[in-house]
Amino acid sequence: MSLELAPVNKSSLSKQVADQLQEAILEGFLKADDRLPTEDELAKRFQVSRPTIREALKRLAAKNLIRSRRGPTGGTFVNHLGADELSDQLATAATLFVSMNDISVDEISSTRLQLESLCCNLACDHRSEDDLNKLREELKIQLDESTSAEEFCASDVRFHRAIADASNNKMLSFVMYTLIEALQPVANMITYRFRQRDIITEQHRQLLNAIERQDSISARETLCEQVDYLNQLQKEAQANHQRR
Amino acid sequence: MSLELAPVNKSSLSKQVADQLQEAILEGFLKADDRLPTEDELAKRFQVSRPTIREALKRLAAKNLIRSRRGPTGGTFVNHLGADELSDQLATAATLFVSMNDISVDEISSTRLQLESLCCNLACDHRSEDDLNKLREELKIQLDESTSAEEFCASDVRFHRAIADASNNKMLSFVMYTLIEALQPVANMITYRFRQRDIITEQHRQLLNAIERQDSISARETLCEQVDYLNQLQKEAQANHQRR
DNA sequence: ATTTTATATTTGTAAGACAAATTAACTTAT
DNA sequence: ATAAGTTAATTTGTCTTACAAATATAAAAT
Repeated sequence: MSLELAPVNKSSLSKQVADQLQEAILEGFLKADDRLPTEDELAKRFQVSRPTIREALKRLAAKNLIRSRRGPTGGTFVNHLGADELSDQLATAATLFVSMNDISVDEISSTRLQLESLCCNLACDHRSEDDLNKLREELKIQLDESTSAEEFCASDVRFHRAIADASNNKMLSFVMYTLIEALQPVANMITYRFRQRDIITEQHRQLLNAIERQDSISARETLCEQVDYLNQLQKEAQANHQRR
Repeated sequence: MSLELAPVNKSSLSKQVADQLQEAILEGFLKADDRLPTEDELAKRFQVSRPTIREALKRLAAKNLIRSRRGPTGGTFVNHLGADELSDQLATAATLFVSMNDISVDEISSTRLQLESLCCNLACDHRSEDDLNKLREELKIQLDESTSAEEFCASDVRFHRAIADASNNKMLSFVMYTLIEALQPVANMITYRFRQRDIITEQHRQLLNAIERQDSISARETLCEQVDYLNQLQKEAQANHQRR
């Protein structure tokens, strides 16, 4: 009869090391821009080989928690993560979630409408001149005929992000970024295939105008209009796809 | 004068490989539960060494995109990701975001209040008997005096998740999970230090009741009450901390 | 027929070497 | 003395080889 005293950790060494380091970062023992020990040093301390340490570090790098540079002043450093740095992870997570759980476009766009309405309400109250300038800048890009399709899509994303940021609620911005990214594939497809840029741009102009005037009711109306419009186009596109 | 024709990829090999594999998963070339080639095979195909392949795979493993098993029928497989599987990543992302951008508790809880109100509205309209049963089950756990503090906190999380799920909007649920996780550290601290379980539980009872009766107005009132209550406790806790 | 044993496959870990990048210190020429 | 170029040292990036551990399959023994 064995007492099974050993509480052996079942997961791989590289995962254990990664978890410990992540804990240290989350608990604040390792702060932003702190330099970790060299890989050799870590290998000694954790009593594992360097490849194992490297696998652990790559796990953290995949989460954007650390960055590495070569050379004497190089090494591995803790990242400082803002909404921007986290957005790509959120984007892939959201994209995967949407594609693997067959989320309907309706679900996404209705959720987005609700949340973006919230953002607009707050934006009308709290928008700074800075926020308005960002929106104006993007609108200018979108009005420009010479703007390429790719640039237009990118500007579209930045425009909606700027609305979220204008809410002056960082947590809400963070959440909103996820939704914007999740819907973007659809929006891009529409922009590429139908090129109805002028309609979208006009809606953006009205949105900016409403936020300038702090007219949250009109802002919401415009939002509804845009979401409806995108939904309609999306359904047409789907119908076209079926017909083939 | 060199023409610099070579568009050399600046990032590391392991990152390039990881990106390519991730692309394949996101684009649907690799579906859930598909088995990837063995590490040796991948090394041959990508013309890199096995450690490099492994570093790439660990990057994807950190994102929960793949899992690995040893043995003849083992290998590396594509994960199917639901809201649950993604929640821990969201949790760490949200936790980091909150801690590294000094997000105020007000921002989090006001955002949560708005979103959870939304969930409640939808839940009142669309809740199934299944949803109600989940809520009842958690309430029962919370009413039980013998439930430990840890179990109570876990049940609290599940209760609010169940509300999100009852909205019948998966995208909204997904977003809501993030917020619940982000606020949880605060909620836990309160529960541990003040142990006002009965008040929280009573609020949950009222919430469940309102959703049962499809009374969205009363549901919202109870939500406000709970968020206010948590905010107040949080401020008291902070004041106590200052005084020392 | 059932259990045991061997065996093959695949991921996990280790050790050592060299390459590449990058900075610091040093040397040399002006 | 100053400036530029050179060398050396440090650290991550990659490769090679080898072995360990887990696990399913097939063969062999009971």
